[in-house]
Amino acid sequence: MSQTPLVPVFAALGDETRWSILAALGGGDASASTLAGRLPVTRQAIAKHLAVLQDVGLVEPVRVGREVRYRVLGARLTATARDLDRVGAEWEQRLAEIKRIAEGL
Amino acid sequence: MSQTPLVPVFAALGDETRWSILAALGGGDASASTLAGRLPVTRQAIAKHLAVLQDVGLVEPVRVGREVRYRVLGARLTATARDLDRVGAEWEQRLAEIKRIAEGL
DNA sequence: AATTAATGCAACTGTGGGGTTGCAGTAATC
DNA sequence: GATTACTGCAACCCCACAGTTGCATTAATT
Repeated sequence: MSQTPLVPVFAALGDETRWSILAALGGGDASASTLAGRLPVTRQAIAKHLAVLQDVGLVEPVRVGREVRYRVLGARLTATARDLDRVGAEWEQRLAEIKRIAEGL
Repeated sequence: MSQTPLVPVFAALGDETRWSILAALGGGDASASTLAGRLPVTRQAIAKHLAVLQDVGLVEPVRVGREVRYRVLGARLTATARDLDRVGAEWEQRLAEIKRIAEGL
């Protein structure tokens, strides 16, 4: 599942401002304008970041009246974590085998 | 352990070329020059990528004769996966509580 | 309908980073 | 010691992207 390639997800998570946005969304859903009041960046900059986060499925827009609030999708984070763990486990196993061979077992 | 902040790790993992380097290292440790023979990029470009990967602890240099081979550290991958999973779990829990409250339970 | 307050779009700037070429340094091999 | 083959460093190009300002749009509120 999650046919979305993970490299873009990592790219999205590789920016401090984006994390501060995610952190700010931790206190409940919020709009770009609201977030602009809490962070030291422009509303438009935040809007761009939210677009990036939405593109990789880390965040979801919710229309409330005339504003668009965003909600963090923890599921994508845990899913990405699972994928990453799989990759890491493969390499650890591979290294273990190499070590075994090197020790002549 | 591993007090290394994870944002730079994600930034490092947010590049396709870097993943292809990691993939190429899957067949055993290799030097920048060797990798340059397998990938469509210059040796110097690969060297920079390896520096980035090394800075965040995803890769480790090993001197062999006159060359410097690199080895993937799967441990850092799994560690990062664990951190990411923790964050994701927090958000999922928070969302669950909000949903409960919204449903008036 | 007029006002108010939100979003959306566009153009522009600046910097960081991926990529290159070229050459100097350094360590094995003969 | 000369040669060979690898690494290291520096300068440079180019583009994507974070960030800005400014204005048009759209949707509630009164």
